[in-house]
Amino acid sequence: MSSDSVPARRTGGRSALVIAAVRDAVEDLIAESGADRVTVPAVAARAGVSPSSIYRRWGDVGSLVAEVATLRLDPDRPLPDTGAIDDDLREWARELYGHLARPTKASLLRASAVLADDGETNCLASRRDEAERLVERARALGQTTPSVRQIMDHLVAPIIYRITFEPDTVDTGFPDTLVTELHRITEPS
Amino acid sequence: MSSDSVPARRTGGRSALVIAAVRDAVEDLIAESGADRVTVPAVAARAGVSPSSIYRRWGDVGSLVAEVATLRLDPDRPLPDTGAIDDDLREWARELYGHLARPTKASLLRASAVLADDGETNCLASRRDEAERLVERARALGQTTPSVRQIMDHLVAPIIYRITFEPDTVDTGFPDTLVTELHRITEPS
DNA sequence: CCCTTAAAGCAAAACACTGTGCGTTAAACT
DNA sequence: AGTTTAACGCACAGTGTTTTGCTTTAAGGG
Repeated sequence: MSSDSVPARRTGGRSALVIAAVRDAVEDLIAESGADRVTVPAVAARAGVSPSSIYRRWGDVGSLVAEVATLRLDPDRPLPDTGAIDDDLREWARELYGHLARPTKASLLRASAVLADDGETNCLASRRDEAERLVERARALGQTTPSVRQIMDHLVAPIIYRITFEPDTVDTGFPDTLVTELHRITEPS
Repeated sequence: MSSDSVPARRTGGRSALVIAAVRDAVEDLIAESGADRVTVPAVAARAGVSPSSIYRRWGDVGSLVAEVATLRLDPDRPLPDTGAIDDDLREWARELYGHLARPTKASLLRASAVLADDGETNCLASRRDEAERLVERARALGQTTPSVRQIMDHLVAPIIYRITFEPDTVDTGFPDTLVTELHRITEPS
């Protein structure tokens, strides 16, 4: 027995299966019936898991949904690196839109809006980080770039806004248009 | 007794008082503890009303919150009319931001994001209508204007995005900056 | 002023969610 | 292999939410 109290987590096997099943169930249920109808018993049933396991691990639905949102809304691809900021942004915007426009992700996004009420959510913080990296890299190469704020306001915001509040508007060319318009803001001819 | 069945609503007196009290209670509770903690019993208690009255009139929390959101997020001022589209937009954007940035309205906005999952919400539809009216009026006067889409993407979207997902960013000059940038998109010098 | 009846209140039952004690399973480490 | 114990499942208790039948109140109309 060790005198110090380091809990020693359990990361594999059954526990891992339970965690994965629960997270998938949350995603499914949110996509199916909206975030407001996701309850612990429902998730447990769908995941084939005991409700008490969920309560003990996550505490309540809020934390669970928050965790799934931050995990699943995160980018899963490396940053584009074409050498030109405009092309990088175009590809980046396409990826962002394509990623979040899927109904399941859109529902998660809306769910995390409510969670933004109680302090921190930041399911989109990593997107801002990415924008910062893109800008810094291009500036180091001497390119003229929009500011991070401008990228957030005129590229990210419209994309998120449409997905969140006007899901019907499906338009593949949309991100490209935004990048073009952002370009006009940055350097008028 | 009449052969026809026209229900004959009751609009005044006690019913009106109950409705008003319930709506106020919803707004208060959402502002206080977030949309996910608004329950029918809580609203009933705060409003000094019987829970069953709420269930019978509104059915469930969702419908109730949706109703309050559409009512309270609507603009309550006449459209600006300065004669120049840029000034109109500037004033309009300031009003929009000032109106929705208040914590109570912001919480309502986030709540209605979740409700957008199940079909229609459109608590912002009237804002789009307003933008349309502004544009049409200015065009009738021969002015060059941004399109309604551009107004939604580069003016409304950033404002809503910030309020919804990044509430900490308080910046009074923000709407003005956006209008200036929108102007650069529309007509480059 | 009185009648009709929509809508509110009350009370209790039905249902759903949350939390805890306890025995069991199996992950991590030797 | 064997030991330890984190994490799971089960069952049940406590609490909160939703529904319903019935009674009471008062809005709207003659």
